[in-house]
Amino acid sequence: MYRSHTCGALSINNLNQKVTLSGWIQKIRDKGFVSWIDLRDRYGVTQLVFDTERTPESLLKTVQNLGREYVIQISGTVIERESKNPNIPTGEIEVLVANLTVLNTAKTPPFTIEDKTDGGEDLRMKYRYLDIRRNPVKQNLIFRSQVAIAVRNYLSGQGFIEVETPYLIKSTPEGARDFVVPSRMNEGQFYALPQSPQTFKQLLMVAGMDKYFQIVRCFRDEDLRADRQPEFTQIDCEMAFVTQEDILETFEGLTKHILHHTKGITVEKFPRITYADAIKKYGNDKPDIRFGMAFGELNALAQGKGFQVFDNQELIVGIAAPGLADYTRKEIDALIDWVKRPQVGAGGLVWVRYNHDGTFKSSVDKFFNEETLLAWAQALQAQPGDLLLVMAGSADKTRSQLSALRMELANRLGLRKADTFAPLWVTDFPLLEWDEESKRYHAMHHPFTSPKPDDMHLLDTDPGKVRANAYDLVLNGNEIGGGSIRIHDKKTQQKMFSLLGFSDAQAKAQFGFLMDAFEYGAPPHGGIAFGFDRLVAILGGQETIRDFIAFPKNNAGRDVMIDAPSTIAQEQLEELHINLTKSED
RNA sequence: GGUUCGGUAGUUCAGUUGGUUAGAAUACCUGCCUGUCACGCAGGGGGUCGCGGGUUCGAGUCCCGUCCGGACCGCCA
Repeated sequence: MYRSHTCGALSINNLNQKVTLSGWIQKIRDKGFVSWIDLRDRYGVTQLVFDTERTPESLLKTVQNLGREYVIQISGTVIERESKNPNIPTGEIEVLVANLTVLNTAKTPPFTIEDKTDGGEDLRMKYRYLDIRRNPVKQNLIFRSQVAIAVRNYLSGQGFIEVETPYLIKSTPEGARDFVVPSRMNEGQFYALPQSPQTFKQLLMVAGMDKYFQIVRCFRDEDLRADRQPEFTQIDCEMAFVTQEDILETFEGLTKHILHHTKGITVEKFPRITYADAIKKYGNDKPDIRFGMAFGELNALAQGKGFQVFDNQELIVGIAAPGLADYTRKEIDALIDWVKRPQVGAGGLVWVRYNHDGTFKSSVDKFFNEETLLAWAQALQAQPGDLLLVMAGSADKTRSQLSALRMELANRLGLRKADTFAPLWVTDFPLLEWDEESKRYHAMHHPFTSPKPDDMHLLDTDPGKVRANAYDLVLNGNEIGGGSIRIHDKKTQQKMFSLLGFSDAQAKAQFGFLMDAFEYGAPPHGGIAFGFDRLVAILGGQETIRDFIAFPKNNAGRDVMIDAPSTIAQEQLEELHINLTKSED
């Protein structure tokens, strides 16, 4: 028997019991006449004690030769500490060790296995198995498991069936780049790893499964970010015979259940905003509504006053940054530089200090009198003490630039509190999006999304105006879920493909199986998919998903621990009928 | 594809205007220490300054290239 208890289990109630523990040596504190070892496992830390009076000399010698992260097994007696530590659960007791076995030695780890490690990101990833021994990462993985359990409990309770769908599927030109897998048995042909189980879950609806879900790995071969990995996990859901309202209600329920069961938080009914309003008010289709700073449009108040920078622009829009009227010129100039960086790309920034005494000082005093500036302030719902920041230009660009500024200011002002959760439904997304590069429409959500019946008539005349039965769930400025009511008849689906520039033959080759299925009694259906990693990270109060994934990839898509991807043997290539040629650059 | 920040001891970092033998903290090793829990005290070992080239009497420091890592833009139905 390796252990009678875990290292987090013992308390004053176990006094005088003989126990056996196994774990890793967190720390040895050698005080000469007495030594302590903090013994750690998944469950906690228990202090072991050795001293010159009660411990045999041979055992004391063994202790001299132990090191950090050695794996040991001990047996001994639970005793009360002479000096207690109220900061840890086992702080009232310690184990007086009678026997100690070294189960394995350990090299000195390359970084400290402590909550606040001295290890950098790269090193931690290379030795991820050591990193996971640390509480923060370990707790994140445990939390992730709890969220998954909450999801399964809720959805099972609602009658959902978890069905697994294949990972080796077919590449499609739409959407993200596919990871592809060569087929040995089918020369020159490739599987693709799924970007999502989209078509399969729709086929399950045709198959009559009615309510499906799956916590499922998905793959996208696109560049990475702090919140994006090449393989990631979705809570993928689909329901038949539902309206959009049914879906929003069901998954608002799921989200509330998760918040309640993993964070102990109760949230009221989620607010809703249309895509168009979100863009107008926040410049963004995933607004963070934990704070205000909503946009105000100033065209009527700012044009025709001789300030040429504004006069011919499509949109003049501003925000009021709370309490920043005290910003110095230097600080404001730094903000201006910030928005001029290529990542934001603004031409400039007009500022107006709304002083505490109600007066104004601005970079455009020459053109606008106090009365006008007051009107601006009112339009931006500013209070005295705020700093008004105004941008001008083409509507889309300017809104997205101001949105970037709004988020930056919120970060600086500490308004994005990790322990506050502000969910928001964004609805009525456009069905299509014009892509300048390829000169054609792309599906904003995906090509299986149904148009709003009211907008059907626009499909031929003005496709860009058609709204979709599509919705996103936004949490604290992050898109954590997105879905739609799907097309379930062949005709509409064909129409959609043709709008997206598919020929009939291409559509049949790519998605014929789906349109065939629609001819055998496809029920109305719709669904949603949540980004599970992102959801868990945000609930955990962070925006970097990497520390909620046991073995994540780095920025370049590499696993630095196992050193993947890597080259493969020539024989393997030959079996797969692959001929590598060197590129000419 | 692009922007930007970084790479110096096992680790995290400092290193001024280019100038003697490259420092600190921590980790590690040795000794001491009658209750530690970020233990304390004394001592010790530890460096291809990412790599290559250049400028210079002299380069961790300046220039060019390159590799690696972080954040971001494009991209992500």
